[in-house]
Amino acid sequence: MDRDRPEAQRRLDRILRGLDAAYPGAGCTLRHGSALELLVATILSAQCTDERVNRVTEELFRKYRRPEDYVRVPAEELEADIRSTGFYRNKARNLRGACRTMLESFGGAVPDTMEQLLQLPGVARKTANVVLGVAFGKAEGVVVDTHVSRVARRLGLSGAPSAEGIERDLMAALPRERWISFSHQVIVHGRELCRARRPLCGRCPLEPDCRSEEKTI
DNA sequence: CTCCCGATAT
DNA sequence: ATATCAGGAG
Repeated sequence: MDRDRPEAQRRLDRILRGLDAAYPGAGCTLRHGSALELLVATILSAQCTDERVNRVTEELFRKYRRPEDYVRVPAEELEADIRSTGFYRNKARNLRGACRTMLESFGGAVPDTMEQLLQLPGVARKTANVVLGVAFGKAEGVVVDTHVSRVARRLGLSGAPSAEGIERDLMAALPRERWISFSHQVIVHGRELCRARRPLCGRCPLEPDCRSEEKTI
């Protein structure tokens, strides 16, 4: 029983090699030109495709350039500007609250530490990990979204029920320098092949190392 | 645990 | 009709 530890380690190594081979250079697909834009896009991306977020932010970022712009307009106006991303009341309130906190506590800048990012309303570990990893090049954790949760479970990399538990398992299993790239690769993989509904296991390069009970042809 | 919520695919 | 989409707060 501690003879299958090396086997699990080799299985993980093959998964990481497979991800590198299949998704070299996978990165953030949320369009952004600054840390503020990335933070906004990531908050908007909750239960919404990144494709739609990018469509909305194309106009949004022309109108809202600084934290002041989100606070200045009436709440209803920002809600209308992001409506098609869903959850638009919560998202508008969070965007305005996050911008207000940045103005009041962080000099109007997007903070670059986990502790400060978590003080922003609408920001928990998933969003903070995206901003830290992509905008600031800091790997404080593993981004665990709906895709990473599903793929990690199917691959047998974590059986934890919560995103926090999955993140702990992945942080323990993966070398730190892989934390960021792993998330981006798995998100693309989950979107294109290891889909929620009808996974394309027949085309999956990781299939030999997958422990999923819900495989399809 | 529930609620928030529009858009799209099946 | 129903499931799902780069979640987070109460």
